[in-house]
Amino acid sequence: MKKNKPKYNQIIEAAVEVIAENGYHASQVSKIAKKAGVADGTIYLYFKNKEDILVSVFKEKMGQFIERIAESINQKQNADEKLLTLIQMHFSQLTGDHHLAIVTQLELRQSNSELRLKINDILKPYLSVIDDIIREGTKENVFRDELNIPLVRQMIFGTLDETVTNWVMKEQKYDLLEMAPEVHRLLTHGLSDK
Amino acid sequence: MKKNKPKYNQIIEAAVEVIAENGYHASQVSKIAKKAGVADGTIYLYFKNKEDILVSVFKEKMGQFIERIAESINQKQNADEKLLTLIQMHFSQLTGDHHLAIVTQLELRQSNSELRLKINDILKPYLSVIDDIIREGTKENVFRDELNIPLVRQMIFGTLDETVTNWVMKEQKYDLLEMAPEVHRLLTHGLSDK
Amino acid sequence: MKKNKPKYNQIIEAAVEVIAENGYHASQVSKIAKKAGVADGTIYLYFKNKEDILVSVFKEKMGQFIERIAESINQKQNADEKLLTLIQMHFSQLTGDHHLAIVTQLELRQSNSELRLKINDILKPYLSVIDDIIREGTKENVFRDELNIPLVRQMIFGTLDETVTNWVMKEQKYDLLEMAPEVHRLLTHGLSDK
Amino acid sequence: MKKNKPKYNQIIEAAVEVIAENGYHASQVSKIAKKAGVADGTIYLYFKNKEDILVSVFKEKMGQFIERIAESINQKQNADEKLLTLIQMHFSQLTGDHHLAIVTQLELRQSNSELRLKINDILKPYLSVIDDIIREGTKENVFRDELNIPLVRQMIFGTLDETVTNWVMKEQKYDLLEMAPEVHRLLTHGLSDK
DNA sequence: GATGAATGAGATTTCATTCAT
DNA sequence: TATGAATGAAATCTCATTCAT
Repeated sequence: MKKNKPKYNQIIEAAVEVIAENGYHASQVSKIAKKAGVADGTIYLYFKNKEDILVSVFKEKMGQFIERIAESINQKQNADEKLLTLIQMHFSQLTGDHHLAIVTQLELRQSNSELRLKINDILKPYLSVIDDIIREGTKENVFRDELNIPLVRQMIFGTLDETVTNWVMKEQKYDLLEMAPEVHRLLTHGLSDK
Repeated sequence: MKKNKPKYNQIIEAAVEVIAENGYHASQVSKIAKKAGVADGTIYLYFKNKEDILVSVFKEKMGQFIERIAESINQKQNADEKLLTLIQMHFSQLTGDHHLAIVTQLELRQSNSELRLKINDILKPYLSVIDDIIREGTKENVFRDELNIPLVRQMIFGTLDETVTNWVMKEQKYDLLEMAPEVHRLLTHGLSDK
Repeated sequence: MKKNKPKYNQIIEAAVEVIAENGYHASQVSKIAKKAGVADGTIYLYFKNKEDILVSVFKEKMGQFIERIAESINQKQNADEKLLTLIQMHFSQLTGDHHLAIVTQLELRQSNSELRLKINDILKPYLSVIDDIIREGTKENVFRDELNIPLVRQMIFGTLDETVTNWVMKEQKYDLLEMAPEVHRLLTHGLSDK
Repeated sequence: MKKNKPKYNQIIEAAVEVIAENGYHASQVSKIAKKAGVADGTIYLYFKNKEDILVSVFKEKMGQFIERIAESINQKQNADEKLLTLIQMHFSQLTGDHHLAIVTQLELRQSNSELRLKINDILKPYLSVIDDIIREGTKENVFRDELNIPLVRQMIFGTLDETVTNWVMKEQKYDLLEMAPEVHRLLTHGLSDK
């Protein structure tokens, strides 16, 4: 977060609101400017172009998102607890910010492939956090040895992402957070009865 | 697939190619018409509007996709084999049609919410197939009893979808199909070393 | 009216209906063909192009319109009675055919200048009838001597036309025909109290 | 006329010229913009859509038209002189602005019913001016007592309108203004010799 | 730094007309 | 004669971005 740039933050916050309320494609620069209380032209003093606003929104919000998750995880002692914490934090943060949930799960996906590549880059630190947990779990002999880390990470992230998206599309009508333990058990023990 | 409507199918096939090659937003109706070898106006004899082309593309292709998966599954005896077959068929079909893989994993997601709702409807039969497998596995005592079916379905679909998307974004440089057994094992047994 | 060309007349009648019901600009050739019960292409066996349909509609309908007025007038003995008759016939014929009234007063005026020139040509016989009455009235010393015939004709036609148009735009809610004597008196004696 | 909106007026004037020169249907927004010396998009900063340009043209021009007639009439002492003045002003203003004459008599009539309703609304003040003269003439015992005001108004307006339209269609080859006294005499005394 | 008026490229869709059958 | 599937030209309006003030 650029500090002491009040306009910068005003615009970021305005963008999240405008996108959540109007949808990605109906979020004109002029609408964001109006909501932020600045002139259209002012946007271009702080952002290179429209895409840069969107990337920055994601960067700022994801930055906080990941930072908080990382903090929480550091206080946990083993991989299993860390994984549960990650799931809980992932769910709780999106539960706590409805606008952000809509923007990340639905609206920002409507961007073109080029923009999505940039968004993927921003996600990388989060994916690293997941990878670290997997590696740690393996070292602790809590998780299996021969795990294919990228694949496991895709299962974890894919499951969380799909779960949140379904919850957003169902208009957030149920409690996402209380599903965390079950998701955790599914990821660690799978479907099998054994 | 509507039979004996050669123009209809020409346009569907052209749309997949054009979208895969140019991206969703650069896929003008005139480009699709040209690739299909028909006049722009002809498109509108077969489709209500541009969105209708896209929905139809997804409907036709997903229809085949799901049908083939369902057929393969029916030949398997138990839930575990069925799940593996579903994963293999999911991966092999997208491996076999690069254009379709790009369109479903990347391009069609750029559509607006209204169109995505229609796309979700089309996906429902696939999700039902997954649900059936879960229920069957539970009945056979291969899967656990207390499984939350929607959640398990979200894990399975989310994992497959994320895995395929990563593969497409890595430009399909590795063999997706050979990952099926590992994905299957992850889904059934989880990360745990037990 | 071309005789023994049933399709020709079907198309003319369909055109009047379609235009009255949908308005000039929403009257596509395909709609007229459908209402007439023929294929689109068949239209072009009987009419050169769309404009030709419209000109023909006006020609056929106006032909009858003028013919009937001329017949009625011939049975009258003097210019004053003839003028009254013309007014009555003008009003009664349009009162008796709502579709035609809408088409001539509102819809056909939306045509471009070129088409309106052709429509004006078709109106000429009607204007001649008016001119004849004026000349006869002058000869009979019922009307003034020094009358500028084109100007008088414009007053008569302009008054009738404006009166009918107002009636159509008021959705034909009052009795147009009963206004004929008053219109006649206004045209012959003017506003003056003398 | 909105003051201090130079672009607004430029566009209005350009629209009159373009419509007069090219006809209603061949008057693309881009042509009007070019003639006005602005970009296409600028049109939409001042007008809601194309129809709004046309309504505004008529509103601005008719506003002036009626205002000038009303001013001139106010300086006259009796209904008879007022009627003559109205006719003279009607003719002289259209004589003085050939483009406007073409636009009001020919081109604007090609608009669809919805637009014509708006145009009719704009005409209402003019029709009120006529009504006032009729009422005043009746009060002064210059005009007859029992006059049906709407009908008389339709005669007056219909006569003027038809006269001007004929003059425009004859390419304005004769002097319209010098016909005013004769039109006035026809309207007040009619055809009758008496 | 801040403004906001002006720019202008770009795409969907309609519908009169044709022509092979 | 009759059909109707196919054609393809053509125009409104939006909105990201600029730049003079």
